[in-house]
Amino acid sequence: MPLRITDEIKQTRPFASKSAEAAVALMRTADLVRRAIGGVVENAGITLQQYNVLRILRGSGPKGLPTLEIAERMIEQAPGITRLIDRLEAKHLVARERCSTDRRQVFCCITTEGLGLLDSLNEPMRSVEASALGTLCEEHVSQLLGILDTTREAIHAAMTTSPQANHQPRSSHR
Amino acid sequence: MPLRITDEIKQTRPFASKSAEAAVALMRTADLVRRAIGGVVENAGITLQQYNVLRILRGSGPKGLPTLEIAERMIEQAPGITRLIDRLEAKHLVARERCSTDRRQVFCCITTEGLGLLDSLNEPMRSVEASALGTLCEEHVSQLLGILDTTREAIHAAMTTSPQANHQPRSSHR
DNA sequence: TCTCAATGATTGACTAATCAACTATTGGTC
DNA sequence: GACCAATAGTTGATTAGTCAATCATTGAGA
Repeated sequence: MPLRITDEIKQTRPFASKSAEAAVALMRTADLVRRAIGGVVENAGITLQQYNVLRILRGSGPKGLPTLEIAERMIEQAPGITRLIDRLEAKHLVARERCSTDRRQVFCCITTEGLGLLDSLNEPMRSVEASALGTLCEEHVSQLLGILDTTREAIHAAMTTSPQANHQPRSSHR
Repeated sequence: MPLRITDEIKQTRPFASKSAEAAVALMRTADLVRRAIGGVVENAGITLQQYNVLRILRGSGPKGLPTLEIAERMIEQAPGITRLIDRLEAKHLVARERCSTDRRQVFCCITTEGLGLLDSLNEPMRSVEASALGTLCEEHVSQLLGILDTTREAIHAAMTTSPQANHQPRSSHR
């Protein structure tokens, strides 16, 4: 018997709207998935974001990708991409090289050591993903993917029409 | 035409499994929702987590709640609950009082100022939630909630059976 | 060719998250 | 009543996230 989100966070008053309830459920579920997966990769001494970078670089050619191109492909926005990659470089999991044709760009690529680390995580990752989302039937997974696609679409649309609510003048609180 | 997650992160190889794809889509979508909502509350000078605490305290009685009870109800796990509430107290949005019957506990409750701040956020929150998730039809929202419930259930189950993969001895990398 | 805005990336300063270690208090149990 | 594990919360040390400011390089125009 699945717990509804209202019970789970012991909420006393009902949600103002279904949208609000969905937003909360979405963030709470994602946090759980994030932590489950994060627990796996941290056993290898890297964070989830670092793992994400390594995966991106494995999927790109041997030349690698320029720094900001990696940032764009991240699952979670990462303004601190430079230092994130600094840490990966310090662990010898990625290598950086300034591009010769456009010296502004820095190409990053995954090292053999980095590829080995990813390999060692293949099986535990498969396992945790299966236990978290593998219980859903094929049809539910498809529904979920479709709904999430639509949601991201809506957010993108909202962000481009109203030039985002972020970064307005701060109130007195800080 | 909604973008599939594979296109969005410009992934070159297909996902290993539907579960993996769903996990990525879930985290990416949640990050977007999180940032959209976060942008709204930050205009009031508080973070999303701080907003969450205020909402929890508004929903509890005038006596408030003990510190760790708040932590349990958070949407996202928050080990730094003490300092999170420190900041809210510094802004005079919550008040703390040590419990007289069990002096280990510290009850936190929202101040009038805190309630006022929440009120001022009601309308912008409603608006951002509506633009992000309000485009989904009633039926899709119900499906989403159901699927997310099942997913959280599965993660809880997995965490209690295998005593979580977290906190194992670190590898050589750091 | 000289300027100058645009692009790509990095750094600084600050804030927040994380985990382990610690203190204070309580409720048993001998 | 003394001991002792369990509970509630805090603190220290470290790491990571955030935003603005900065630097180097490029490409387009005057």
